[in-house]
Amino acid sequence: MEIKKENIIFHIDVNNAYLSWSAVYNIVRNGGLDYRTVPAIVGGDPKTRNGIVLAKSIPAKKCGIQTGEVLFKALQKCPGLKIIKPDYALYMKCSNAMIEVFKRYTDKIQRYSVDEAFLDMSDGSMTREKAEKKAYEIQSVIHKELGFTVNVGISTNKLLAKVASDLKKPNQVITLYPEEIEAKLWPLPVGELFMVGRATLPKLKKMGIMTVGDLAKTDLELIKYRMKSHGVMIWEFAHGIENSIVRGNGEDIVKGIGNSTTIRFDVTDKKDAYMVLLSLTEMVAMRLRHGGFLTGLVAVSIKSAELTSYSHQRKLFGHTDSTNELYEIVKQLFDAAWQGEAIRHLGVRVSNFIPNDTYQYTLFDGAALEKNRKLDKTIDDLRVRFGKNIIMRSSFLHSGMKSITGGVGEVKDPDEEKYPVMSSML
DNA sequence: TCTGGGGTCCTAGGACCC
DNA sequence: TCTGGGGTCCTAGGACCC
Repeated sequence: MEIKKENIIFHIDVNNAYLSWSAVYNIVRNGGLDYRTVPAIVGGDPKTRNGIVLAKSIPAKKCGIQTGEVLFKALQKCPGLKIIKPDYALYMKCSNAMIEVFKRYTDKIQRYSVDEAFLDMSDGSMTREKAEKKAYEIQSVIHKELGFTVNVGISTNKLLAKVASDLKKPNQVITLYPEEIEAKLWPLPVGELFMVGRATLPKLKKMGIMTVGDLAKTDLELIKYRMKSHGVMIWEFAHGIENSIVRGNGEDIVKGIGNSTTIRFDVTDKKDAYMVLLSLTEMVAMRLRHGGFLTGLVAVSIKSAELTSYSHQRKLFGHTDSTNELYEIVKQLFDAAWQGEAIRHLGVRVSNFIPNDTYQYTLFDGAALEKNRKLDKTIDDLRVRFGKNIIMRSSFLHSGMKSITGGVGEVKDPDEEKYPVMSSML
């Protein structure tokens, strides 16, 4: 008789990622303070209007500081607060180092975000007992080698593993197997369920649904009627039903690429808006080429000084990865969309990709196309070798604006320090 | 509570075709 | 010419995640 093996899935997430990583770096690199032990936050720069709390230490939390709060308010609550600038390059390195550790245990790893990953630990002979031992081992290896703590949630699917890892913090290994759902999942406030957010919560409350258990016991047809497919999904989640696979390397396809920025000042002049859009387009186009894609859809988004947002998008007749072509379209979209009010924030986003090996350029033809391609390639190569600021368009000279804007570009920043590989620390 | 930046997916409504 | 209905594509915006 055949015995059906159950899947064993881990969800691993870094405790207080940004703050922990900055703290470990400060200890190892500067022999400095452990920010985790004092009231400290990771936050932006109020002067450039990016001043919000991204992460907080436990002592900072005790002062009543909340993630997402403006810095100025956080300082009022805790005058001695240590404010640390976010260092995304460092965070990416720490994240990569963690993934390298995971690879010693399985090759089925899905990176869910910079500080979270799913591991499929099923290997035909994996048992719950063995899995738990592995979880503790991974946790201790990461702490010894990289200096920070993680939570490990264990279950038979990704949803339950993710919920499990969130049940208690920090530095925990927690199981949430199907037979534990009633005891561990159902008592939770329904707002803590994955995919129940700001808009869904009030709808559920109106129906008298307060806990995950309440949702689970509600008639599916009623939920479906009121909340469509999203309702069905969260109802299934409340029962622990979820069966997506852990998508490994290469199986996680990029659907879109975008960059956006809050501008240091309110933009009222079209020329200034164009310059910001160009610097965003430079980054988006570079990432697009880096990924080997051509885009078929371009979107521009605008957030006014009064915080109302809107966007304008257009499907292209063909596909492109050319900075110049994209910029022309971006300008047109902006012109069509902009209502003339003061602008706080601008974004450029591309999607509907095809691989660039198919070579279906149709917007420009012949010589112009080849010229554009060569230019883009030359600039990309220079930026990869010498950093993203090695070359800029003349229009940015003395403009006080960045010639290329946005993150997630895999290109060096020349101002960036060289970070040591994090190993054998603490 | 109105503050960042990077994503994915879903839905409503209009345009257009048969 | 008007009315009906079904289907698909496209855009705008909402909702959710980290």
